[in-house]
Amino acid sequence: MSLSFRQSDILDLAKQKGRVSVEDLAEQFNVTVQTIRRDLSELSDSGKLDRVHGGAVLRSGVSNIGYEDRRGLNDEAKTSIAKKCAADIPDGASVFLNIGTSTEAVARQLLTHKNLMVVTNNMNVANILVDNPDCEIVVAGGVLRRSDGGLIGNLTVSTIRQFKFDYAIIGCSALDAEGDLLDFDFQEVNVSQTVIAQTRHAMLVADHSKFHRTAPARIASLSEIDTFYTDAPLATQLTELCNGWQTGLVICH
Amino acid sequence: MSLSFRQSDILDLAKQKGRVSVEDLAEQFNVTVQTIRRDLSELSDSGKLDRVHGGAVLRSGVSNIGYEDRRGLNDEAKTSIAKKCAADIPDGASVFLNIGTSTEAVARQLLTHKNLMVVTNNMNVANILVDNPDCEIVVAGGVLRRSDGGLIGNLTVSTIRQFKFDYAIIGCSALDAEGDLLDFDFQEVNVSQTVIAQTRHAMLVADHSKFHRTAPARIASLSEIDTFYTDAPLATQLTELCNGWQTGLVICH
DNA sequence: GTCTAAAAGAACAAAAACGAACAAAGCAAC
DNA sequence: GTTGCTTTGTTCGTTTTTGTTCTTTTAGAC
Repeated sequence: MSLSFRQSDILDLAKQKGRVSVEDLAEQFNVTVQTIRRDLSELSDSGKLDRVHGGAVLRSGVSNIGYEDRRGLNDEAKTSIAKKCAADIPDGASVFLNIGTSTEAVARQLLTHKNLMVVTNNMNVANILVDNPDCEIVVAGGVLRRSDGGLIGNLTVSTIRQFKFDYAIIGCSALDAEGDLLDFDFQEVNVSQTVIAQTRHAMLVADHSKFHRTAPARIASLSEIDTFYTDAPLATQLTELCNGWQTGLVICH
Repeated sequence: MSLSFRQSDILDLAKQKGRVSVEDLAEQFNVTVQTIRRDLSELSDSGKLDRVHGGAVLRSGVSNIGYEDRRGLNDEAKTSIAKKCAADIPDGASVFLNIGTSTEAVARQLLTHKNLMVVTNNMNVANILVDNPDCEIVVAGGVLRRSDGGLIGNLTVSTIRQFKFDYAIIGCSALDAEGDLLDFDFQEVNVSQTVIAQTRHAMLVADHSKFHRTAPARIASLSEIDTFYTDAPLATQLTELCNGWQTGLVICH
């Protein structure tokens, strides 16, 4: 069953505020409380919300806030980064792509490559590349994370260990001043670390919005990355570090 | 089917805004709401959008691979088979579902089960069950087959070996008079055999159209199946064989 | 425990949206 | 010009959603 406009709006509000009240919603959407009640019971029946007297609250354990919002954010930047990155990947290569909107953008730019072998733990990447008939797609097994279509866990890591890639396209949540790649999810960190160990060329794709953010889990250092594709110049300090590490920098416009 | 100018414009708008309403589109393109409705149903039929009352939204879910028009073929039969089968699966079970439209039908009937742990090598099944928040989904890795969203190969088999299931839902391409389950793809045969070995209850779902077909690869015998769900009585000879094997038969209407 | 007011749910009618069928309009091929 | 095909508009009946009016349930005060 798909949600009505109002229902998905209610869900958004709930995600934003944590809880919603019948009265407020009725006023806000200009409908009667009865209609809102019906919406809330449906949302509760389908497990999206928990019903309480007077309104509804976000079901505990739901954390898919943000991903859909991130999609479309910095879209032009991501596309130009993706184009440069894809241009450096030759036909016939074996490539890994991990979780993230940036890597999905790269997948879109690989649609015309020939004879590729792509391994991914990202269901969205698999979905995108289905349209490239000249591309063999291997999906790494794992537990499906609903929020972003990622496959994570031990299963994923042990699958990846069975491969050696020509190129690995890595995304990350944040990049700090010391040149450390950070992520919000420590399980995805394991995947990324394994991938970096199993590839001949490690390529990082991250737009400048990642520069001034932070995240709890450390994936790796830029020193382990062969080429870093981004859309804005790095701090001079970090640029020098990259030069020392022989990490290539590609600034895309 | 190729999209009209208006249809691809609608798609662009939907991608941009996330949703479109019939009324607004009709006004914007200077056509009647009926025409817009037709456009939206076509876009929805081809899997580009999801229709909702009053408009349409971007398709939810992480993947829409293999969204062929396989639907409609023995659809009622498959649904009634799936309902009976799903009814025998308790909440909290661990379940495997393999490739096939019949198993996908079962997945749809599992949307309201609670606390499930589902393993599958079928991207469509994963996609369907994403909508059940009370269900942990594990995707078995493997090579993606575009035609049906199946994941196949050694990787799949070795992943499955790491599990033991309460229930396994098996589909097949054909069933011959001796009670042998057959398939078109020998790689999928490996998967099915492994699954049967790793499960406590093996359930076969196959409508009667499979009875008079044939296929080259042998999966197993009905003697290894615990319960067989189908929509028409078997030949008396085969029924007796099943009785001897203690294979349960459920004829669904 | 009882009481009470608010909230919820059920049942039905009204309104809006939908889909199907058919006619009209546009357009290419002949 | 006609013919056949596709697209769009029109007019229905049907379905879905919403509002209204009840009765029942719930949370909190006592």
